[in-house]
Amino acid sequence: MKLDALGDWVRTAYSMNVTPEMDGQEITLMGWVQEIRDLGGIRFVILQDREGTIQITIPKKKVSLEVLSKSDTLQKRFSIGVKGTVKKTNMTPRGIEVMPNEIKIFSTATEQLPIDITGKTPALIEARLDARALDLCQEQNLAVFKIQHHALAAIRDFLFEKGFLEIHTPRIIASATEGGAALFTMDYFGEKAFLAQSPQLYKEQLVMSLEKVFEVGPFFRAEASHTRRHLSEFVSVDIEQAFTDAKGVMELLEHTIQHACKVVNEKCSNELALLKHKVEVPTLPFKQLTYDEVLRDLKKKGVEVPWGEDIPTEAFRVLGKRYPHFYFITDWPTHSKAFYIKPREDKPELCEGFDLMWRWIELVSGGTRIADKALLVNRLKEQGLNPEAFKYHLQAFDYGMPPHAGWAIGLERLTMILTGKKNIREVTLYPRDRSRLTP
RNA sequence: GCCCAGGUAGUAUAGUCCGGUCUAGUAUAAGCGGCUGUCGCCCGCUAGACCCGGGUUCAAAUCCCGGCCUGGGCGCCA
Repeated sequence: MKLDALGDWVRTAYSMNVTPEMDGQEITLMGWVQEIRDLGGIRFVILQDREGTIQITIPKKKVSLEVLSKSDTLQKRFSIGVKGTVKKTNMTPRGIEVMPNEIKIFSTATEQLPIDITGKTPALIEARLDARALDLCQEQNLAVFKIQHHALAAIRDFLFEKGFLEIHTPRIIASATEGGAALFTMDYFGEKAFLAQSPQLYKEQLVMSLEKVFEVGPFFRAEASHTRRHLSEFVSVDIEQAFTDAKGVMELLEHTIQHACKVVNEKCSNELALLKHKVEVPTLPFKQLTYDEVLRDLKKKGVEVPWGEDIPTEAFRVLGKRYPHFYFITDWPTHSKAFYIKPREDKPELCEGFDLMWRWIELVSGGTRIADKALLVNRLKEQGLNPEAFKYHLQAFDYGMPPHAGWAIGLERLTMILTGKKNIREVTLYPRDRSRLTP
């Protein structure tokens, strides 16, 4: 098929911008054929663009031969441009249709698409991810990523407003940062290197100079997790702040989350309606439970967790039913948290680390960090880590490390909460997990 | 890494327990034809599938074994 060049055509409106008041105006639309309904003497082509859909109406005896023959060849997913006249009508749900004067076909598509994009026979997640570029054209998916965009924009705006500077730390690192999680290894000009699991150590070092920093970026965990809430590559929204403690950054966090919910509610009402999901703007302050209180709560529900143990998922599910919104868990046993989390001065077996939960899902973790070098070295040893491997990080503590604290939000998990999606892969453009490296 | 479930047209499913009119059903998508107000359009026709390998049996989509792949759960965590 001979394709048309874009030429001097410029889009004058997105589908959603067209209103009945524009009756009689000529507009230029760009997009894709979503659906064709041919009734014989009249043909309806649904044009889709990023913002929505609009009906192109083709009464076969009234349009030019050129428009008719172009529209004869159209198929689903063809990329097209339409110059046409807006017509006010009571025969479409939106009260408008477009009578085409000229149609350009920019590109074609295969006859049989790998997934159903009309939603009549929804494909399973595997087939959808295999054809992700096409899958993302579906309105539901557009809605998910618009919500993610607005949530992240709201968080950025909020942090800028609070005086945070946006930073970029290395993804390629020389040694394991936190011990715990497995890292991906890579070859770095013949040396062994790792993909960063978090910006933790770098953002801590930066509070010595930039004081209040945040970073949004991908991090990597080589854990062979196989759940609906884990990825090998995920986006973390990290902050670190000098001259404050857990209490300070918890307050910042709850305001950040509240702001994001509020903005999403305001800006994404159409998207939320499409997803049949409601976002409640949470009231402040968030509920705070100590680790000990959580254990007591669980015991009442018949779930025994020995003191000092991590809380298993099953127990979190029980807890999530009792607290079906956002809540903090504080005062964790020191040994259960990373080496850089500060132990409480009055009770060193507990620490100033916290998690922010949404129902049963861990959304954020954070805490007061250790600013004292000797204590940090001790904690490294207690966790079975070699201080020598951290010498470049530890040297920062010789030059005036201020008291500081921070947290990290899992952006995909936040998006799950804001969209009601139950699988983290749905809210990730191109998810990476134990068994998926493509597309 | 461990545990469970499952692989049937492009997609989603029925059939599998209890082997045999299964020549594998349905929906949707696709192709062709018809229809001037559809909006999950409608109607007719056409084409399209039992994950791979081995075994049991007169006979395997169905039972057994191995493999591969997928989904879910646990652990780990954002």
